[in-house]
Amino acid sequence: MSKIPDLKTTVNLPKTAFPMRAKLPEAEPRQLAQWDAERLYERILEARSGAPRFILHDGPPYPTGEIHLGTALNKILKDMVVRSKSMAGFRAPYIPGWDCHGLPIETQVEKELGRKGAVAPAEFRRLCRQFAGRYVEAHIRDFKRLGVFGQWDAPYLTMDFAFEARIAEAFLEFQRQGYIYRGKKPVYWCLRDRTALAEAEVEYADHTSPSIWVRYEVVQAPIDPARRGRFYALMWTTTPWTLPASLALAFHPDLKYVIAEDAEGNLYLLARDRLEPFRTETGVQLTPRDEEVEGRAFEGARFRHPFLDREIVGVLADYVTLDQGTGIVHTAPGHGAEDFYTGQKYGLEPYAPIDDDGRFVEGLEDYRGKTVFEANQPIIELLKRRGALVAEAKLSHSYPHCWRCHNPVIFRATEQWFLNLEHRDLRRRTIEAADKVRWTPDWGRDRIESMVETRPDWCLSRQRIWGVPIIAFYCDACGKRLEDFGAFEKVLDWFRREGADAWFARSAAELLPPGTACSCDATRWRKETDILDVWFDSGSTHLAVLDGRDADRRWPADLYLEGPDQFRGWFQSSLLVGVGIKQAAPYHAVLTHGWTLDAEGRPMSKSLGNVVLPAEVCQKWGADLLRLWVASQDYQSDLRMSDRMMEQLAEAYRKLRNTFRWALGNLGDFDPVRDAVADEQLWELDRWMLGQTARLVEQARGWYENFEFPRVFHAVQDFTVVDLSAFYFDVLKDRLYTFAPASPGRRSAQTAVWRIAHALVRLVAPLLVFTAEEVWKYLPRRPGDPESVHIALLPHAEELGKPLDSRRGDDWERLVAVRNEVLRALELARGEKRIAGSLEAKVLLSASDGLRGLLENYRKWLPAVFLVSQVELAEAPLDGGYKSGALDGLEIQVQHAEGAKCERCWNFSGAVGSFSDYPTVCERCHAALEEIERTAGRDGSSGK
RNA sequence: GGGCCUGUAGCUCAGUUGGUUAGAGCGCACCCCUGAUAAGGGUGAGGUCGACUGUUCGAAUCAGUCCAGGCCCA
Repeated sequence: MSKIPDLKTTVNLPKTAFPMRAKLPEAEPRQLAQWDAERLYERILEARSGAPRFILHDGPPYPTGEIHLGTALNKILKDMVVRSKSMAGFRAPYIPGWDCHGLPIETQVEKELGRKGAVAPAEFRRLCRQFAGRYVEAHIRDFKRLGVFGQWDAPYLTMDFAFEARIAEAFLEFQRQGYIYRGKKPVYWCLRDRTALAEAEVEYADHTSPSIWVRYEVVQAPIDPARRGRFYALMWTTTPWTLPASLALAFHPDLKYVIAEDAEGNLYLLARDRLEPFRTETGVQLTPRDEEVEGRAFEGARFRHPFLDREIVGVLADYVTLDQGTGIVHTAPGHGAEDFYTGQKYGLEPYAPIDDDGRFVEGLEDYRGKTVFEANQPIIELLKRRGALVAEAKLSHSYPHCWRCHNPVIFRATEQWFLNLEHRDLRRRTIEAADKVRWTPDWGRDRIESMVETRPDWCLSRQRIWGVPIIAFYCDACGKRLEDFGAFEKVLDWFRREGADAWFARSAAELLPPGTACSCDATRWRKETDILDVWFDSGSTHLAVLDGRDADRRWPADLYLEGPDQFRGWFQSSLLVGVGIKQAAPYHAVLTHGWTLDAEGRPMSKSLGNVVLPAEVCQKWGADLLRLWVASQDYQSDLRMSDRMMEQLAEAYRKLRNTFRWALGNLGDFDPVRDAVADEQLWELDRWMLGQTARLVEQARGWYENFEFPRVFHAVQDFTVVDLSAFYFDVLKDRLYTFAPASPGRRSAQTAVWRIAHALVRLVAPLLVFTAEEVWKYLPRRPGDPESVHIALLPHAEELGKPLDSRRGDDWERLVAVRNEVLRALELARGEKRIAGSLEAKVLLSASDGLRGLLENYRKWLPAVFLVSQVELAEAPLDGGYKSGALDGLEIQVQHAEGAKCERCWNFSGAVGSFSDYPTVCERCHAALEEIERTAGRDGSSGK
């Protein structure tokens, strides 16, 4: 009879309260509440007081609607950057912000107002402010739920009073320096929203337009076929409504034009190479005459407008192409960017006879009072009646639409405020500043530079309400604009006190210093009604947020991190404002991530119904899994989302979690201060594995430095699965479970497992914020370790101990290779039903020269490494042995192990049965039991 | 229509200056264990490296064309 009847109680099985199942959706909110209560974000910053700063400046989203996956991706990436920098030793504050003004908010508020109808501007602004505030709150909740740390109780809002004043001030600064001009210029105009739009606010979508061929009677031209009254220029357009504003016909100087005759004897002027396409498109047969004239000859030619009493001139333009039409386009300088520049060249005014709703305010009664789109058909009818319409068709093409209300927009010349990009060489200086920025991926540099290179002047004004007003006053008497910057300072003071709302709530007399007079001596002023483009707001965030003296601000920022749409948006607006006002880019580096796509690679959109909401992912899988989704993919190109991926990530997560759980279970009786073994006393395998971990740690530090999170994730996953779970931890089981608890061998293993877990948990902390914290709570810690893993620093290789010398390291590499071959041989034996579990096996090895020496040197290690009961080195050839394909000269024969199975450790041994006090136990367990009894006697514990 | 980016096993990724039968993890199939157990271990099957044409003794890697998808611009 054994002295201890139930030997199982003497086996050190893993024991931990760390739950196997994470239940993230329930656990994470609890963790968040605790972090909040502990003011963890502030404590992280306190722990880095005096450390070098790393400033990520947050790009502000609009506070409207539910956050979508792209936003979550952006915030999670920022959080990973901030946390990894913080854990790398930087003071890395994160001040989240919101872009509170603008059309998106107005549109929503209008919707909420519904048929209650219009309200006064001041009241409307109050509602917008309220609306924005409400959604900021909602966003904060959603962002926090993702595990994003930041200064949530004091975010920056572009509608904060001081912020609004700073934006207005930036505009005045530009104006003072002479960058700002007011001019009539065609801009994108949204009829529904009654406002000008920036290029960035326009998106292209398919639209069906009428396609018409119109003839303009030739009054005077370089070629004269002497058929007065029946000679026409043939022009093509898809915007009939622009004809009332038609002031010229444009020809390409280098194209060849011909005269062609129709069946009725009418003569038409058109580009030679468009004759054929014209016939196929319209079915109208034209017979060309031989004579050809270059387009440049038509400069100054004269034509008659098809329905207005107006003479039209011939002009030249390079943008006339042979892709479509007739090689002749009409020019309406008030309704097209190119037309405008052509008009300027020829002294034509930007005539645009329509109002803010897009209604014609003058012209023939056919179209007067109608909106431009309504006017298309009547104008076509009119052309027909006047005999000017040669052909008609429909054309589906890509056409600009308002990005908010999705209605087609038009070009319309109106009085607008512009930022002159040529003033003081702003365009060139901006490109030079961009050139000094570190762009990742590096094509970002070319992208931004070519965009700045070709963009037009920045149209800064909007005819809306919810925004920062353009501070300008016009004399009631003479209309002259006030240019008294001292007086404007007073207005800024009002803004600082009451917000920009003061502009709407107070009269010009109140806003201006008393007695402010015009040069005409009048003292009554009219306020400008335009507000600033919201892109100017967001372009000024770096001024409002980064400028300042406290520890969490510094201009310029180290990093901007946004999606690719911000090249035309925030990256650019910030850059222009930065260079204009502070002569440099507001960021040292810009990092861009991709778009979020569905499983099939289509962009997520409401109309496709393939939108995945982060809130749903958090509820179903947990924020840590959403973060893993971010970390697992190369975010510099587009990211896909699918159930399959989430399932796969859940598997990876479980594996990682269980590996930690096993480590924690085996550290239950381990105190790193009391029980850790000195490097020299560590068993060789343990030292080797610590070295492998150290290598991972060093690599991961480098990856974090370059924001290469996917590499960290994949490397950690590989390491956990291959090196730890399948190899090291499997091999350690025997030692950890069956050795006496405090034996040197077990303590050596625990020391290694502890150091590995302690390093690994910090390595994954920036990615898996909740799980890392959970592991940290259960992990035995040293006196200096902080309460939260997020205050800790990333591990260093040195923490894993003195490395094993590299020759011994190579030996272990080879031993693992031998092990892989042995496992294959064991699998074959299992297939033949000769063994089941590997402990039932005895392995005979024969090897040639070098390998043989290695095996002899490590002989005592082999059973443990192979997880078998016995290993013998033998001479080839082995009867029925497995000849290794991978390792030359290695032969493996698997036999059934000798002796009987030890009841305690399940190894087979000839010694089982030879001990009278423990008849069912092997020699190793017998020694362990004696040790257990001895210590039990000493400390009075039961020995269990 | 123009510019840029992406395209390696079902999924997510590695593939160094072009060089032997293209790798990993997950998933899958089959097997083992039952002392990590709603866990753990093993073996295996999966790829004409988007397509084609070149350059080269040799290309997933270089060049060109095309296809698909994405972003931006018109």
